[in-house]
Amino acid sequence: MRPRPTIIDVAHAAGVSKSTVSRVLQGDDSYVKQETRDQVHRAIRRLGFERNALASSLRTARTYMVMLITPDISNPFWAELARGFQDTFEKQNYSVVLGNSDWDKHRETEFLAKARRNRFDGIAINPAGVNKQELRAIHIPSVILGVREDFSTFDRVGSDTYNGVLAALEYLYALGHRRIGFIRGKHESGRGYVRLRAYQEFCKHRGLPIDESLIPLVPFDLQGGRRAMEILLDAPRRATALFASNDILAMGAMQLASERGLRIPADLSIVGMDDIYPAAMTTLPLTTMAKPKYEIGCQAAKYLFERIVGDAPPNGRRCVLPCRLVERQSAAPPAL
Amino acid sequence: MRPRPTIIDVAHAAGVSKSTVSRVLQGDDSYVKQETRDQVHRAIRRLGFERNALASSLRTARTYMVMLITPDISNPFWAELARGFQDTFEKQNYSVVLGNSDWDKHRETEFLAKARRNRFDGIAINPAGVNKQELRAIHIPSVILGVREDFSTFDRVGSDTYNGVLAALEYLYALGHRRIGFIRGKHESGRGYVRLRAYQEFCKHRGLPIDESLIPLVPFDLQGGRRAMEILLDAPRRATALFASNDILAMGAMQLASERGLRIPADLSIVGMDDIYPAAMTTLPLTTMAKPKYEIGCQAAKYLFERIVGDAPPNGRRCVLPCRLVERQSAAPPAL
DNA sequence: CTGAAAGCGCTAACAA
DNA sequence: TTGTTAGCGCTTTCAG
Repeated sequence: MRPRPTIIDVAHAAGVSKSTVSRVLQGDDSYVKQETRDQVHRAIRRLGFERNALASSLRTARTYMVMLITPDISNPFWAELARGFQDTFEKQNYSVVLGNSDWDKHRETEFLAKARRNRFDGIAINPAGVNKQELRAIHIPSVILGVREDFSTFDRVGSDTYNGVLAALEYLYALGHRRIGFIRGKHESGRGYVRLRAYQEFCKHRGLPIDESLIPLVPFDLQGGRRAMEILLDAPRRATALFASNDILAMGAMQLASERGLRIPADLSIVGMDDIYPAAMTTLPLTTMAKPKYEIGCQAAKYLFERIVGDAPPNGRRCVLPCRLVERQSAAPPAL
Repeated sequence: MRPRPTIIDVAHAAGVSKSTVSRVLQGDDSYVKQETRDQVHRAIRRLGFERNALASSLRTARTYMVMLITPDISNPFWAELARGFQDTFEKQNYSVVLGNSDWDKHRETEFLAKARRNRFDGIAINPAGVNKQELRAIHIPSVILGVREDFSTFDRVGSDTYNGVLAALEYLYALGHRRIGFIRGKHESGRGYVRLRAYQEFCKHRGLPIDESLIPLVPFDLQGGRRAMEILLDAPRRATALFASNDILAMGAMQLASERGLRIPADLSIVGMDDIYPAAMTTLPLTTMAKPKYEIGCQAAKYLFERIVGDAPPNGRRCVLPCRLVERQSAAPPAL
């Protein structure tokens, strides 16, 4: 394999200077005579020249690379968001490097350092441990995945969880349910408890009592969902419907409920949240409040891109995308 | 934000030449007096110097970046494989750029071109459209995801699908099933039909007749699974058990079966393949022949890394990881 | 053990 | 419209 041709080889072959080659490489408006341009293009083709992005980046300080830091790409929620992000940046000819933080600040920090060393043009991150100052200190245009109030000076894009939960609850209410359980996810701690607040607001608004035995707090996983369902089943007065803070919890609950012989939705309605990939594949497809994962990825990419090219306002922007109810089959009116 | 300090700034601050700084930057054995080394380190810390990976790469022709091209990261199968791949390369301080080919040759080719332009050190790919020659022509160390005989000169890592299918079928047989359906996925076309071959071999070996009405051919998606189940239900003599070419097909089949009132596994046993993320979350957890997705990613990364550092044999290696039966609850002995 | 000097391949003033 | 000339920040001989 002979050494790859450089811009100089092309210049020679085309009988021009390397600046001229560089100019046509940059395409568009660069003032180069049509004839010269064609000559250069021919030479490029003939030699099979490919511009060395490294050299170019070193000179221009633009790498056309961005880093996307999420907790875990093997989690379908993040995978879908990542897909939206990538698809959008791909159109601008950017490459995206993925980092899985595993909710670990140390790992996250490593990725940020890497982004700096490699002079990435931008960063999209769902902050696990770093704070606003630390991210600021990276000095790379960034966008926050999720509406985190503690990152208010950054562009942020997330979904309207609060109203999503409210709407899910109202949906159940409209179906006729008056005793509605709520599975809380433990991981939510620290930041907000938006879902719980929405639940409380809903109960208050509808004049429903808040029964502690109906709002189990469990880890955000399948086991958590199962455990929550056990608790709910033991409640002195059982709920007729149930909202789970995410689909995984909902699926766990569904599993246990049907093992215990409950029929869904006849005996118990269940509504999840997120609409992750598996939600449509349960034996009884799950009704859920979908989060616009892919769209969040797209919007985050747009914000970040604008910031990179300097086409964004100085202040952090905030984009809250609406959730959307996906009616499948796990929710129905209560039995009489 | 002042300009970032360069190796020269460090050199000045430490009172040495930039060559020396470069030497200590490269760590290890480089012959630099301990005292000088410390001096440099102090200067580095003091100035907050971070080596510019671009400049370094331009000079050394090593980027510490690899590209991973899979059909779709939002598909849990690939997401898990990607995770294994990333985790492994991360330990070597590499970054991985993801490309989603969407089974499209054009997109795939674009990613390969990008890998060349950016002088990536390696490529891992599940080839959608490119062939051996085309990939060869990229001249970047590569590893093939999947045991593709048409890429025999490359390192390849995949799973033992043939024996996996056989084992799944034998499992059903051992449970007592003698009439076993088989859902074929249409996408498999072109390359091999390994699964079908395994089915045929199994039937032959066990002296079971091959009943065309029991081996529907459908698209590789949820709808396909449902459709297949419809066909199976219409069969003159129904199967008591069913192997689906992948979990999605199995889940679709399960959905339709239970809508039709069949009880699983009492009336029908179902075994899937892959063990993707959602398989454990169906209302009745799916028994499935797991493919070592994460491990494939890890092994592919290892092969690729060895190839990159020149620590691999000249000929393409081939690693076929075994599948593993995950017994959950969708399969049981047939009703009498 | 350390420094000087020559690039890696490209871009961007500045001239022409 | 094109060429000349300096670098971008780092690594790597080659001397010393």
